[in-house]
Amino acid sequence: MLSLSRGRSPASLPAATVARLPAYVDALAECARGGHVTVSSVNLAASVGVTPAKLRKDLSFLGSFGTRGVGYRVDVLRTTIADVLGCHREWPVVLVGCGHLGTALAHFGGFGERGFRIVGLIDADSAIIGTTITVGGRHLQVRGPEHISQTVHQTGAEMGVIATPASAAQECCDRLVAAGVSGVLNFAAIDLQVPPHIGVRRIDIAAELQILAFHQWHRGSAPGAHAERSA
Amino acid sequence: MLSLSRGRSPASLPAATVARLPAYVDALAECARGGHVTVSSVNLAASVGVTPAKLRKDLSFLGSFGTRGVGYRVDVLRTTIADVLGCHREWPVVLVGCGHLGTALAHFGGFGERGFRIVGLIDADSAIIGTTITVGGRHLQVRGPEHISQTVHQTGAEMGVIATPASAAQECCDRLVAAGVSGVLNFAAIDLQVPPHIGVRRIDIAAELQILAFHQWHRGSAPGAHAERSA
DNA sequence: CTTTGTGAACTAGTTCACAGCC
DNA sequence: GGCTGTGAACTAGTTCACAAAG
Repeated sequence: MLSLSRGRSPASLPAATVARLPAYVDALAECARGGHVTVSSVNLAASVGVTPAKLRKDLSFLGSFGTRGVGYRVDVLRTTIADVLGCHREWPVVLVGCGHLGTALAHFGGFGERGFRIVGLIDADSAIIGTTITVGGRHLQVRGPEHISQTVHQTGAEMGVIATPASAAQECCDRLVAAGVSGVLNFAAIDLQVPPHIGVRRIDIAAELQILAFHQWHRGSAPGAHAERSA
Repeated sequence: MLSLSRGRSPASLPAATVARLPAYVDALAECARGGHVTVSSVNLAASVGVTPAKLRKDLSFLGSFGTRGVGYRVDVLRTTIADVLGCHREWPVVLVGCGHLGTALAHFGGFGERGFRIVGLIDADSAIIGTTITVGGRHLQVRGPEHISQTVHQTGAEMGVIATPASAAQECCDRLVAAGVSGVLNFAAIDLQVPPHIGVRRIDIAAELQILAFHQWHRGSAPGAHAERSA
């Protein structure tokens, strides 16, 4: 693979850097749409909301892709980062929990754009089981939690998204993991226990609002305690 | 306020600590539901997914609330942290974007439990404007973006949630800020530009999946590059 | 004994500032 | 001139380990 030949081992990237790579890919896609062939660290950083130095440091972990005095080639950089993130392959995903949030996620276009394909729908509510949701042009039928294992095996899914109530989340997670899933995105308000080598990330929507509320509540005396933003 | 009399100025809390406080409140609520009167840092930390030392350090920024040899009183600790976060008051919130995600957020119970009350619904789609969504027992009518200012003023909202497509997010954000909102939770895939002293937090759902995919993609050679989890 | 609270040591992340290259 | 790439300095965050308290 030519585009990676100059790159360093991607496994050794700092976690903070990895967390910013998706935003870089997005911004580069936007650049490409705007017809730009090259982009400087200052411009790219501005559209991501990050300092130029941080951006350059992040990219330096992947290798040397820029041209001094010019900037980065948009297409090269985008392909390189997308490669590192695994965007070139398809990621089948099982979605557990088809209430309001789960349904919203099923219809969410952002997954498909980045290689994630929802291939299975699970819910415990008998009123929902058996119904069909159209996701990305495919008609998927919602199945009960007892079919998690079967669904994972049939679809080859390696990742699961949990959008159930907190009370059901751990059990569903256990089933996903037992079936071989090794990455879980958790929207439930509970800390999931998983074996080592299983990746978990949690999105706690209400907590984010509370953090925002805290800063507002104490603003006036707060020094620099605001949310991260570019300098 | 007696419960804060022993506390340090909350404005000087480290950002990382603030980000964990909501999880502590949740875990303490769960403790209370379980009938526990006291809880040790080890137990509480385990249910949050954090190390005991980190938990104790976090709490030490708020003051001294534990009893050596015993632990923390669940009710005292919960009240104290909730106070610091501003949970004792109601936070009216305007929700901009009533597509799948916005609707899911409108129905999301987690907001109400923590003092956030959705008091206004905005969308640009003429097919949605005028329709009614029932949120927390109240019937709210969806209004067009040109009514953002009016809605904010009528409801006294200080916070906004943006769940629009990326293309509309900045404009809606500008309207919210112009109307006096000073905290924005952004689900759109774009970095919002705001004046200083306005708080913004972004939730990028697809990015979270990509981060998870990265670790999976490179697992085997990755050393300790997994998502944060307790020790 | 058990468990908190916290300085000190350590680790991760960010910013600076400039050499090197175009 | 402009811009990248990167060591060095700095800042924030975490963990350690133990004295103090019940």
